Amino acid sequence: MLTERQLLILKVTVDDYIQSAQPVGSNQLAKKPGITSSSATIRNELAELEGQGYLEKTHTSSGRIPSQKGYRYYVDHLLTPNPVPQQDIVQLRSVFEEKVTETEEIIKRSAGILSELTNYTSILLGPDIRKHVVKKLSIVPLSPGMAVAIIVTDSGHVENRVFSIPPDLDPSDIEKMVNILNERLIGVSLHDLHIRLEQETLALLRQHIERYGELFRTFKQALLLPRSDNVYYGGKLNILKQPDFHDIQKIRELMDVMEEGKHIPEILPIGAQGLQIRIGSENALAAMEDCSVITVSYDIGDEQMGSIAIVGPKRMDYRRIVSLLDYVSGDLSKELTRLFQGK
Amino acid sequence: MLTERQLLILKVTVDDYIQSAQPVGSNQLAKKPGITSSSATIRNELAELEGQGYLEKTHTSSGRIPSQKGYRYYVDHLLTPNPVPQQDIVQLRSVFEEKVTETEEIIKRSAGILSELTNYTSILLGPDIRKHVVKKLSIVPLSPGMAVAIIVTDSGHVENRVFSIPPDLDPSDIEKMVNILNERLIGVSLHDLHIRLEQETLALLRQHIERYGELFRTFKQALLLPRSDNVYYGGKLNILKQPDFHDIQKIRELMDVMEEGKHIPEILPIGAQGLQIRIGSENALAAMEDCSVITVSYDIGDEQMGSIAIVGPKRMDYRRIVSLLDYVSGDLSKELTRLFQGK
DNA sequence: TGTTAGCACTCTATGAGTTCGAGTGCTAAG
DNA sequence: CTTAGCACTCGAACTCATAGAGTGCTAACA
Repeated sequence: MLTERQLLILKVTVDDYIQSAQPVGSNQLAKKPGITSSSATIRNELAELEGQGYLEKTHTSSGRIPSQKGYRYYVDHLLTPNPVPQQDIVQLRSVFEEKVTETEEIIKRSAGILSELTNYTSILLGPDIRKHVVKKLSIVPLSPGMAVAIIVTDSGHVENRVFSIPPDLDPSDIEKMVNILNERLIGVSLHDLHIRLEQETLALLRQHIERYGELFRTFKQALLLPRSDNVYYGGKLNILKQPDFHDIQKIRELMDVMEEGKHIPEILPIGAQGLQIRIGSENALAAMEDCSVITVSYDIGDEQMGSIAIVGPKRMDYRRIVSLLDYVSGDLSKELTRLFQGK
Repeated sequence: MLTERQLLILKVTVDDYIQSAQPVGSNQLAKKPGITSSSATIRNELAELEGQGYLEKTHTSSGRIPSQKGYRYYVDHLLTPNPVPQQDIVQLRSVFEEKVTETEEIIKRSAGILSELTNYTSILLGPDIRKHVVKKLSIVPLSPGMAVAIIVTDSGHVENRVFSIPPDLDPSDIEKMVNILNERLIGVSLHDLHIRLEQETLALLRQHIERYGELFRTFKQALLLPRSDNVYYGGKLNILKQPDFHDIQKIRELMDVMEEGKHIPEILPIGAQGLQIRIGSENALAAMEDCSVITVSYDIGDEQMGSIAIVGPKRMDYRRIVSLLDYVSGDLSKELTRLFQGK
């Protein structure tokens, strides 16, 4: 469909546009190393590439910019991965140097470094905490009417909620309840927690605790309240650095989408394996039609843990980002597996 | 120093400019209700006000805008507080309607509502967690080499850190350690925690636990790691809504300052009582020289808890914000005191 | 003496007209 | 098939003129 020369020209055009953000003309292309034809020949080829929908013009007599289809072809067929520079690796690995052993912290920092390195926005999606398994439950009374419930999971994640208790409750009742809960619920995933709570422990509680009703009701309620999930952003403000985003209205929409964690399922292809690239309108959200999102998944052992994404303009440096994400994904999988291999 | 009429004109000018964001001319002013003089007279007065430094011109033949001094005089002498509209009150109070009993959650939500109501950015500073007092300490082993330390404070705040432990540690040693820690450290403020840890418990631990050294070292280290303090932002993106901020560079600086919690001491007059207004360059940070910050403190019982701030353009609706913050401060103090009166 | 009408003046914002340059498409020659 | 040449197009930058809002000043008026 496309000749060798057309492929070359397409590649160089996209590369140049990614670098310069300016429409690329035939004269510029003719000067590039690796291109031997004259500008006139290139013009013919450009016209052909435009005819086939790989390139576009911004106005009748402008240079060409890649179309959505052009970018797509570029990332699918023309992308030659280049190795991640040593200094990037050093920075990325600094996350593991320190004595930080909390998954959340590691992920959060990785997000920061990635955005710093790329000047784009990064989104790191942590493991689904609902899969985590209860390691220990406890209830700490605070004042006569209040207590805090704490759940520790096997991954070291700690969930806590304040809830109200009957003011004149016998402290030993709480102790009993905690014992029952721990006996029954250790090893249960957070996802199943409320079902098991209802099914198994309710009867036991009724049996042993006088005023189980009031206590249980608010406790259950506290555990059900959804909590912020584990999404971490790095460099949200990098959007403002991109010359591609100058319309303040667009920026607002875009940041709005990111601000509230709601739209994660639409931004990231959750569950997808390996590396995914979504260009422009391939994104589900209208606010992101001028963006590209590159995503990789990472995992601990055999289990998929989460995703890493970089959000940038369509004109993003695909080559660099792809290599970088590839590296980070592997590294994170390896290191986290090592940390939690006992799991 | 200023005549009655000049005061009136200054007030109306500032009001109009706050509302319209456009320089105010003598003809516009003459049409305002409450103003009886002709535009020519007003021109004289405007010239006088400009001479005294309360007003400025953007160019030789433009209308007037308030100067920093003008705003200052306005908020100090011309501001007539108006009651908070019922519907705002309803929205603000919705925070307490739900069964949310966590201070943090209440504060966080208040920040959200405030920014929604005002279209400005809100910053809510929670109580200094270092003043909180340890209610309970526990250590939960996760895997052979790791454990998580949990500290519950009297306010229901839960701090947790993962730390490494000797892989072959006797579980009973951990239990002993937790017992000693709880015996010695309950009632100690987080601020004093590490001192007391060193002074009182170290000797005891040495006495009772064989391998206290390794265990203690990483445990202490984990507790020392600083954690995000309790600052909550509402509507960071509202900055992008303000027509006063059109320079993308300025916006970036401003958001940068807010993104990292570092600059809180410079943004908010911490420790100040009552309502504070900082206009333009009265702010410590260069990035905020075009902003005004209105702050109030709130407290629980007699103890000062934190601050609430609204950040907007210099041309912000001082009247409305002052009333609003005044209300929120009182309301929050009242409700939080009620919640924690047992404290 | 304070107020006001009138008027010349200033400055910005807007839009039309020009020029410049980069780039194209087409044609004809190699 | 490739390339040189050329007419043409269009945006960006610049100039120029105009309209309009606003000022400051002066002189008349109450």
